[in-house]
Amino acid sequence: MRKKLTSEKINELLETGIDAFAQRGLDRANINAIARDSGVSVGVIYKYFTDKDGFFLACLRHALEVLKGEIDAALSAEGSLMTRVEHLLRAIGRCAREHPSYNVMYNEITAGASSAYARQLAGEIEGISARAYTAVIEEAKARGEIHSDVDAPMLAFFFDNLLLLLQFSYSCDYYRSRFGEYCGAAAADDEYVVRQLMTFIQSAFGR
Amino acid sequence: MRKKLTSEKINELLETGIDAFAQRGLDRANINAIARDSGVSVGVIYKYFTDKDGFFLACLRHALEVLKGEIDAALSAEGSLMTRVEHLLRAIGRCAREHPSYNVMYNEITAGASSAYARQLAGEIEGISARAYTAVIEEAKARGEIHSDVDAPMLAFFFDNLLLLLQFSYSCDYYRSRFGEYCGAAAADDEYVVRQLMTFIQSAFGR
DNA sequence: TCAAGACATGAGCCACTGCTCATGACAGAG
DNA sequence: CTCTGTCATGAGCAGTGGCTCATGTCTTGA
Repeated sequence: MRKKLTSEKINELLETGIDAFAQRGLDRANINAIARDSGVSVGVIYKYFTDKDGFFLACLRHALEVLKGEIDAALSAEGSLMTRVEHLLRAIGRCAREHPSYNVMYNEITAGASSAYARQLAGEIEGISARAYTAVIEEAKARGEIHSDVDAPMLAFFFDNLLLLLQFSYSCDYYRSRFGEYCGAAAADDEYVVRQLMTFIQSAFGR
Repeated sequence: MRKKLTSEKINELLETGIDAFAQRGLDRANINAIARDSGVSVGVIYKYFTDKDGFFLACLRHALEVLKGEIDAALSAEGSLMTRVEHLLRAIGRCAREHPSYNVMYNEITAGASSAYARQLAGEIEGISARAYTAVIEEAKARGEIHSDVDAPMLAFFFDNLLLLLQFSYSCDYYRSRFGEYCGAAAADDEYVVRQLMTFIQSAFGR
């Protein structure tokens, strides 16, 4: 029988979709154009995905899972709190370089025009990081790496805020130019940024 | 002659627009509905604004100017670095309560689907804060309130990142529920959040 | 070799919405 | 009261893009 879309072809389709959604947003991205650009017909997209929203969701899920995987790997490394933080920061830089569109899509969810289900999906992933970060900080607190009168979840929240905006500042247009506005050429020096943020976080953690 | 739209009416129109754009995004917000909801005709919107994008821009400018005014007022207060920070944090809370949609619009610009000009506008406003924060920190550094081997612009950048995400965490749906996910009921206790963030920033500033 | 099933194709349908413009209401001048 | 210029009105036009389905192609089994 006529060949079904191979899973590589579907991955290519998702990748094209992610780029389109990242560049133009959910509404302005054109399904017909996505189909053309990935060399399949419009119709077949509607065979594999219920509708435009369903396709968007599949793209989002793909992006978030890759992102989450990288973060998890960095976080599960052995070592002190600050060693792990360093791994995280470098993982964030790597993701930004390798999959800039993934972060852009994530930022898009944040802003609103996407479906409630998209938010829930992002929320679930975010929830996992939230618990992981809180646990790591709680643990560091128990080991005396940070001072003991601190509210661990809130510390984790501030910490994640810094990381999240670093992610966006590497990948999303608006945040990128904002980063440049603040820091000039230094913004492009990954190594320097990592060191500066490390000392900032180290101080904030209280030791 | 027939009455022109009063400036109050135009303000009401902008306000309705801001709510619509905040709730549904630039693309999904419906000009006809906005006209209906503010009790004017579609046609008159196109008399006062060039097109949908021009109207969006006017709404955005309105929101950003109010926001910027509040920040400026807080920043120009007398006192030590941390006193000013406290004023800032409280101003952010107040804005979030009084004009939640303003912050949502700002976040929207960040995410992408809006025009290049919208970004530029937001960028200009952001640039002003950037210079102000950097100056305040530079000044505090000169006075010895923070340690002297620090990169002032980058410190200002991290600082603004924390403030920006606090703004969004007060006003934007996704960030609000993320805040709740991290901190539970504590997220709703404004006073507590301000204190926690104050000590976090104080430590990060290195003294 | 051929019938039948499985599948991709893409032209075109139609719902949606930004925007225009013909119309008429109103106010002031004479 | 009438004429004229100003302005809001909203029905409808037109462009866009999501989605469908009639059609054609390929493969398999007998």
